Amino acid sequence: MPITESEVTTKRIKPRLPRGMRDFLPGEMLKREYVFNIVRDVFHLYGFEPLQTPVLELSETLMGKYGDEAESLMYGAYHKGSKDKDKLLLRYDLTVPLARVVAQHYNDIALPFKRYHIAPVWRGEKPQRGRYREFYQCDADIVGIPDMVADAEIVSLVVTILRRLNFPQFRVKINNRKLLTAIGQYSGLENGQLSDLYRSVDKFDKVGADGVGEELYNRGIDKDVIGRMMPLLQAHQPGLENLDHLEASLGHLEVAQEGLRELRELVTYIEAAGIPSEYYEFDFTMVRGLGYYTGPIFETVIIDTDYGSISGGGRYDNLIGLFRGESLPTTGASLGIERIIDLMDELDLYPAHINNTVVDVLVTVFGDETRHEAVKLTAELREAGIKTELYMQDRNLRRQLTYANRKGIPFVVILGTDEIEQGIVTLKQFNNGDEMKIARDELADTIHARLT
RNA sequence: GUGGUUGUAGCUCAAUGGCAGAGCACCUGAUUGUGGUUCAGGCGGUUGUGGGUUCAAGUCCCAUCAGCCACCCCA
Repeated sequence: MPITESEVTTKRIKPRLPRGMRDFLPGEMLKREYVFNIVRDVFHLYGFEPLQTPVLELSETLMGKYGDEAESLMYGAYHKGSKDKDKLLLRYDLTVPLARVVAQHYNDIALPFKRYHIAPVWRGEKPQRGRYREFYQCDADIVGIPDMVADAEIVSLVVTILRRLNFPQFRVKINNRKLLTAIGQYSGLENGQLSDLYRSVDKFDKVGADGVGEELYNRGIDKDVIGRMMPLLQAHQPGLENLDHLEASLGHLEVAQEGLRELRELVTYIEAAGIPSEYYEFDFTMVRGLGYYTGPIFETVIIDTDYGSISGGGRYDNLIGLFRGESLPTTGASLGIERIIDLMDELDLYPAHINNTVVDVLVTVFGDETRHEAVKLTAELREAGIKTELYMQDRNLRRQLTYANRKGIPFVVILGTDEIEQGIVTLKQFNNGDEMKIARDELADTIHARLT
């Protein structure tokens, strides 16, 4: 059905977006892709391979994995003719789909299964700065390896990515759910209160020790219990000494032994991988909100900002079992890619060549006499691998230069009747105003040389 | 989800209940073969949306939508 002129003038639709969702215009996309490309390169460098799954999952796949609160934030989906409107959900993260995939395609994947996944997820939360209803997650996980060498790969991976993105000062905080369990046991915490412990301790950075103590008390935990665990949670000796400090109190507990052994082992591999010790530390107040972690957990913060964490992860040995009927050890990390992208701007970490444009050269056109030659020259430059835009209106040189300048295109090739007669072109470079007349067959090489 | 706050030109923001404005950006010209600087001129608005009060509403009231901040939670 064609759209009529009268509809255009009478039925104008106000262009709007759903709450918490965004368009990314080209200038912004180029920055996002810069980040995604570095992240992807490092994933490949570490031997992780891409996985893609549908944005929709069956409700049964997602329900019961995240808790009631999360489920109320999920977006449902159905097609207009459907009778069953509750069957499909937009994915809430990339981890549960991974678990589903591993269980479903178990015979088609080789263990260890190392996959990365960069894709949008949806959560119906109230939007705020750095927090959206549609946002990208960026996960890398290793399925099938119980050994700490896998966890060390994950930590090393995160550090390498952040270093390549030029983040100056960050630190991966490392803890172990087993140690938190042990601290709870040692202090006399009842079993059912462990999740209260996680939730309160997570706010250590924000409300401090007193605030956490108060909150634990409000959650119905005994003052004596709180008194016993606070000094252990706050242990802050350098490096491995921190573990010795915990062992003195918790050494008699089996779960503590295991947690300590894991972290000591983890550190030996991180060291062997050559990760400088300034990039990681033990922090027993870092717990992560998610319930499914079973072993070492990680979280990365930028030092001296209150920007929150920019990556998180850990070992979750039982999640895949929900789809498989048998546990499969898994560890991984998720990059807070939206926060990273925001921070890149704030800390001015984008290299200068991330411009508003991908175009290297604009080829000018002056009416019918030069157009065919310009099209031909454009094709030659593209053939030589130079990102070339052909000017497509008949406007004077001034306009064409203004256009190139505004878009940040670094070079303009001027091809007028004079140049065509002489078999040359005029190459103009914007950053220094250089202008030179050169032979056509030298143009591509000259541009290549000046681009680097 | 709870509480607070804001919404005026593309952007940043002015306007005691009384003519809707400025800077930047954009367009045109000075300059139809030379951008960025400069100068002159110009375009641009249902004041988020819908109701209400009033002689009169950008301004006051109600609702609604959206943004921001804090909490909850999280990336």
